[in-house]
Amino acid sequence: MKKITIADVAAHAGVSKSTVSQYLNERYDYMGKATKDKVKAAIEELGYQPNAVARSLKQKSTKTIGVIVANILHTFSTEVSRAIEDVCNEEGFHTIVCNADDDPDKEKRYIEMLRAKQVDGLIVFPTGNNRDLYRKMVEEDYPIILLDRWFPDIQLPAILLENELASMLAVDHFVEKGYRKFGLITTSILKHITPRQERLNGFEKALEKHGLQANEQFIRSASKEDIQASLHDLLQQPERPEAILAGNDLVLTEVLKYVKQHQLSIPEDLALIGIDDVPYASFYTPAITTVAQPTFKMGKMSAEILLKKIVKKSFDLPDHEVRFQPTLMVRDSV
Amino acid sequence: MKKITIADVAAHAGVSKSTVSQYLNERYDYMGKATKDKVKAAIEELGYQPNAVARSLKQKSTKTIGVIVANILHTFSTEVSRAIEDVCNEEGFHTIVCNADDDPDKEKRYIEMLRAKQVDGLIVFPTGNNRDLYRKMVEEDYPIILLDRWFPDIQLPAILLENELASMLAVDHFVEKGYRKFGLITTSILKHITPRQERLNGFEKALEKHGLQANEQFIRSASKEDIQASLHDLLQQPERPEAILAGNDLVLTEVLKYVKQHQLSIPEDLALIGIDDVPYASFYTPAITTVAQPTFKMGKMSAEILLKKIVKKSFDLPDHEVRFQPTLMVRDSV
DNA sequence: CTGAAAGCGCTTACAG
DNA sequence: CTGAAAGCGCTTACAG
Repeated sequence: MKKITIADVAAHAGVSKSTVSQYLNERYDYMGKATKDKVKAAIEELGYQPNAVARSLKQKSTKTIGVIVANILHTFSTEVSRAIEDVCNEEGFHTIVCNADDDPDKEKRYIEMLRAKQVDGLIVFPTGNNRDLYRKMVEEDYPIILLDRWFPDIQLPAILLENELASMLAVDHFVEKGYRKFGLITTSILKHITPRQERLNGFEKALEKHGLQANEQFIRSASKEDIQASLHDLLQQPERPEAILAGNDLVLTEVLKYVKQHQLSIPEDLALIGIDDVPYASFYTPAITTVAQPTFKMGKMSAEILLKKIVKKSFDLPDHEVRFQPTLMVRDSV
Repeated sequence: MKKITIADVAAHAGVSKSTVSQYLNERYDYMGKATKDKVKAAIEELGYQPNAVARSLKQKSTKTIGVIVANILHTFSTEVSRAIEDVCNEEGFHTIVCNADDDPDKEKRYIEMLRAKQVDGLIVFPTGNNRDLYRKMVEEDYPIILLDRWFPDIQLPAILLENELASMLAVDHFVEKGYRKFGLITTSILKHITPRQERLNGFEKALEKHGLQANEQFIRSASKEDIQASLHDLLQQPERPEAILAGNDLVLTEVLKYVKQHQLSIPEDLALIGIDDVPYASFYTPAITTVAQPTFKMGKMSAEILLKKIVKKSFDLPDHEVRFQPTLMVRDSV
C-alpha cells in the first residue's frame, strides 16, 4: 500500500505538482475550471491525503501547540487544558498535552521535545525551576504563556488566579459564620509555587484584617501522603481550629477521607472550604463550600492570546500577569 | 533569531552534514574521536536543536500516536489515556489525545487530521459510526487499536471490559444483600454502543440466573440531561425498584444529585451500585459500592501492543477482542 | 573514516 | 493560466 503523494495526483490528472498544490491550498485565482475538475477527480480517485509533515517542514508551522501541565491530577489542569483544546480546535490547531508530574526535569525534557517537534507555541504550568530555559525563550521571543504559576522577574505573559483573594473569600465566609479559629492546609510549600504561596499570604492577610491572630501551628503544608497525618496532629492541638481551608482539590480529598474515617461531622465538628470547585462538591453530603476558579475562562484566554501571537507575529503578548477572580460557592460545609 | 540547522553545525565544526547526522544518531562505528569532539562542541556552542519535523519526513515516522476518546468526560477515558501516555512516554513516543465528544463527524475529522499528521498509529474509542473508515484502515494494515467499544464484524484488535460480567457482579451483590427489585439506568442505548448494550444484556442474564423477572419499566436509558427525570419517573412506579445499577460514572453522578435533592437515604431508600470506580467513591457518604474497570491495565495493554506493532511491522496485532475483568468494590451503598 | 548527492513530500517565487 | 526549479532540514546508501 504505497502512499499516494502529490506527484501521483499530478501525474494522474495530467498537470504539474504546483497546480495540485495550488488547488489544495485553495488558490484558485487563475485556475481554469477544467484544471480544477481534473485535479479534484484525481484526488478522489486516488484517495489522496496530504502529508502534513512535509507541509510543516516547508511552511515552518505545525499548527500545533504544546501544553505542559505541572500535575494532571488537579481538576484545574484538566479543565483548563480542555478549554485550551476547544479554542485550538476551532482555530484548526492541534494540542499536545504533557504532564510534568511536578518534576522539573520532566518539564525540561517536554519543552525540548515539543520544540524539537516544532510546535508553534507553548502554554505551561511551570514547576518553578528551569528559569534559565524560560529566560532563553523570552530572548528568542518564542510564543509562550505561563498558567497558574509564574516568575515575577521573568517578562512572560501569565494567566493567574487572584490567589490572595481566594483565601480571603474563604476566611471572610468563616468569620461571617462565626468561626474564629481556622487552619490552612496546602500541599508542600517548599518550592515557592505561586498559588500556594499566595494563598498562604492571603490567608494571613485576611486574619489580620479581621483582627485575628495567626497561629503558626494552624498552618500546615505537607505532601499528599502526609496530609492526613498532619491534619490529625493539627486536630490534637489544645486550641484546635474549628474550620479548615483546603488549599486545593487534592488537599480537600485527603481532608474528606480523614473526616470520614474519623466519623467527624461537617460542619459541626469541623467546618470546611476547599479552593477548586471539585465536580462532586454540589452533591456531596454535606455539599461542600468551595472557592471556584474560572478554569474555562483562564484556559480560553491563554489559548486565544497564544494563537493570536502565533498567527500575527507583530501582536505583542502582555509581558505581565493577568489575574482572574475566584468565586465563593456557598454550600453546606461551613 | 535564525534557527540553527545541521548545516550550520557542520560548517562550524568543519565537517559534512552527513557526519553531524551520524553523530546525532549515535552511529559512532567509524567516527574518529576528534571528529566526535568537534561536532559535540559545535552543537553546544550553537545551541543546536534538531528539527523533528524534517527527521520525520525522511524517516516516515513521527514517533507519535493519536488517541481519540469518544467522550473525555468519563473518568474511564482520562484514566485510560493517562496509562497510554505513560507507556508511550517510556518508549519515547508522543501522544495526541482528541475528544470526539460522541460525535462521529468529529471522530472522522480527527482520524483524518491525525493521519495527515502522519501519526504512527491510533488508539480509538469509536463512536460507533464510520465503519467504512475503519474497514479501509484494516485493508491498509494501518496500526490501530479499538478501546472500550468495538465492531464485532471488523477484524480489528479491541480492548474491552467483560461488560456482561460487570452487570452480573452488581446484580449478584444486590441479590446477596436481599434485594429483589432493581433497575438499570444507562446513557442512551440507541447507538448500540458496546458497553451499554453488553451491560444491559448482562443485567438481564443475571436476573434470569437468579430466577427474577425483568421488569421492562425498570430498565431506563436516557441522555445525561434526562436521567434525573427518568429516575424520578422510575421511582414513581407502583412496584418501584429498591436498588439501582448506574451504567457508568456520568449516570451515577446524576443519580446522586437526584438522591440528594430528594433527600433519600442510601441504601435505606435506594441501594446503589455504579459501574466505574469514581475517585470519590471511597470517601462519599455513604461510601459507594462500585464495579471497577482495570483502566490502567487496559490503557497499558493497548499502548504496548500498538507500539509493538509500530516498531516491529511483522508483529501481528490480535484480530479479535481482549477482555478485561471488572472487580466489585464492596462499600456501603448496598 | 568522511563527504557528495539524492530524496522524503510538500510550497512558492518566478518564468512564460 | 500553468509548470520547472529550488528549497524546507534532515537521513542514508554509496563512493572513495
